[in-house]
Amino acid sequence: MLDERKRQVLRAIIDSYIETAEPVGSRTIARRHDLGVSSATIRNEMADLEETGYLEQPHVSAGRVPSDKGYRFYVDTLMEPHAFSPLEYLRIQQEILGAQLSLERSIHEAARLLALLTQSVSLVVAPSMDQLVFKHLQLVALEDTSILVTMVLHPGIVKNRLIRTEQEFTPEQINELSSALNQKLKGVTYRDLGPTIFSEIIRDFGEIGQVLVELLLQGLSEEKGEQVYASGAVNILNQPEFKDVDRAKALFEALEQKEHLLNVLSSASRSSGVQVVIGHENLHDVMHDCSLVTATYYIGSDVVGTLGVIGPTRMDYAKVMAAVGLVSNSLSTLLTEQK
Amino acid sequence: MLDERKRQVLRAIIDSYIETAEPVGSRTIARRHDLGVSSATIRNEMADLEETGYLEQPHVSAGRVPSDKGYRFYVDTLMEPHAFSPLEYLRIQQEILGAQLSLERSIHEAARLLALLTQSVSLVVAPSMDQLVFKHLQLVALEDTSILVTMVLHPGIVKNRLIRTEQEFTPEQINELSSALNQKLKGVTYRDLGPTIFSEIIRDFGEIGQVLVELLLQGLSEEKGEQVYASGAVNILNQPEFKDVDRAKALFEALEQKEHLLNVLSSASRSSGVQVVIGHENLHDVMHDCSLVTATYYIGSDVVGTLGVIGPTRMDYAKVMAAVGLVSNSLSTLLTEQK
DNA sequence: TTTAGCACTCATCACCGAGGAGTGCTAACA
DNA sequence: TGTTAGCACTCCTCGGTGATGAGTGCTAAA
Repeated sequence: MLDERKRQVLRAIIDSYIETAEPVGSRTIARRHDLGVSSATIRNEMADLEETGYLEQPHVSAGRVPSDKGYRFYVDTLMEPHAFSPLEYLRIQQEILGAQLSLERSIHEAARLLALLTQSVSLVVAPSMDQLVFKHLQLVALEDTSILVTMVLHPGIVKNRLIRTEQEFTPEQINELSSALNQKLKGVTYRDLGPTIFSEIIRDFGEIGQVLVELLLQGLSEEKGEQVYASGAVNILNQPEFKDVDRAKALFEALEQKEHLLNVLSSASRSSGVQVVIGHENLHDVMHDCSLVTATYYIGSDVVGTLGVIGPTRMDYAKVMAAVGLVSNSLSTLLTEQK
Repeated sequence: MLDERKRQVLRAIIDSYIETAEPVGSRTIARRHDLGVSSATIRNEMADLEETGYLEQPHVSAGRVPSDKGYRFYVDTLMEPHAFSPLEYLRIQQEILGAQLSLERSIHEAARLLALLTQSVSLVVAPSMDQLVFKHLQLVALEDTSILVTMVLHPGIVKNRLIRTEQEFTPEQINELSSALNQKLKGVTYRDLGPTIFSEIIRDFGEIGQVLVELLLQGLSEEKGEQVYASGAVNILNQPEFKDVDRAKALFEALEQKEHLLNVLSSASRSSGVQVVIGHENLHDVMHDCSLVTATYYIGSDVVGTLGVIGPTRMDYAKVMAAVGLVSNSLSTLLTEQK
């Protein structure tokens, strides 16, 4: 285990490196942080810290740089948690809770805000429709052979599908079917949809019911995929570790692989609270010099989505973790309270 | 005016520069294009072309590079138009026309495709709602005090708004109002909405009508702003002119200023057909080494939107123009035929 | 255990010279 | 008169070199 002074030195080095992105030497620490010992002593400590794997040296005459293990220790036990000022805190919460928006827009807004706060790339995985509850379903016959299906799901999601059919229906048929469907589906979770729950409709409405139900099922299935929203990708160009265009391009391209992202995000945060994945802890090659800070968000006590931030391993963990925590909380509050 | 050989030389230089992004010298032209004259002669021609402003020289011992004037001449009279093979042509058209998508998705798809074809950033301005025609309007009372407004606009746009009201309405009131509104609005252009057209509703439904109409108007106005979709921003990192991160960042940031983009795009293409704005012809500083290729798209004979591509002035104008033309045509066809 | 001192390493930067691509000019040629 | 070979000249690029300085590890003394 590390003694108190080693911890102080390690913290000082990481703080400094996070701020400046420059390898930090013993003199810098001795001057800037008042540890009451000389640079030579710090040098010795640094040598020990390197030996035990908390620090690395880009080359022999450069200062030290934190290793993944160093960051991990820093995040777990060393760093001072960042506290937003009450003013900021309120303002951020307000920004999410304030506007009366659809779920999709709220999620966009959360992503935007998170990117702004952290100056990094933010990601938000929208609730998969599986977990949402039907509030209302309405079929509307448009003048031609198409039927508009409008679904209102809790919380605040409205989905539309235009279904085209060869067969013509009278408005009355549509209306009856609409009420029947609405009756059946109100309060049902999307995931529980299936042939069984439709069987009564098919029974009551015969062939027409069957056709419509099939069309419905087919139409709905297209909407099922989980969606990831990214925001603030430009921000990574401000980070010195991405001054090399090829690196930046690699990350950008990784960000476009939405399915990959989904994996990364969802595997990252199984447990509750704010999770951190540092550098090589990440399974994907491209992300080996990136860290990921994630949290889940809730409706009531059900996890419905994940959000997170991607940045260089040299990120301001305290601040990013605070931001991710706050935004996920605010989003959970919004979704839970919105009836 | 330029004589035939000067034109050939200029075309050869621009073709070569577009391909390689390297200043091109007289020897290269003499070797690669069989003009039947020596490099010395070409050197003389190049000196003339520089004098008259079609070419520029980065420094005295480098080859020549096209000037904005050079590109302009190339685009207007020199270049060979690019023709997609019938197979490509069909495939592209199919990709847009094929899927039965909502307008919003079709526009996304068009942007994605355009970016893919040109390996540049593509932009699509969605039709402003002003120009769309009401096809159907439906109010649905949800169980609490909120009312769901669903508007179906031609072509293929479905908009929802949740309106919250203190006042409670019975489902019957809502239904009556819904039919009345639908009756009134069917076939009306969005732009023609206003107090006058609502006055009858207010008259027929008294205070409740008034309240609802106000809520409606207020709700709708939020949806009015024009929307720009961008796609393929990553592609510009492949262009050698953006190997410098700061440049790339500047362009990225310009792309995020959606209102700016709207100005640029809409001022660019007033007239019909494919328009090209080259380098300094563009009014915005950031875009001085970019060119913009735009076209409008239609519903019937009404211009409803603009789409375009932004890339370095050294872009493959022939190919980009062909792509922009084809995509805008396909989109127009889609919107016009979709009833 | 701490620290001052010192030799050593090595990245960075400015500078230099060779190499080479490309030009403009001149003079000869068709 | 237009074309071309030849040549001097420019200046970018690139590899090498040496100075500088930040930072280290080691040693010996406090």
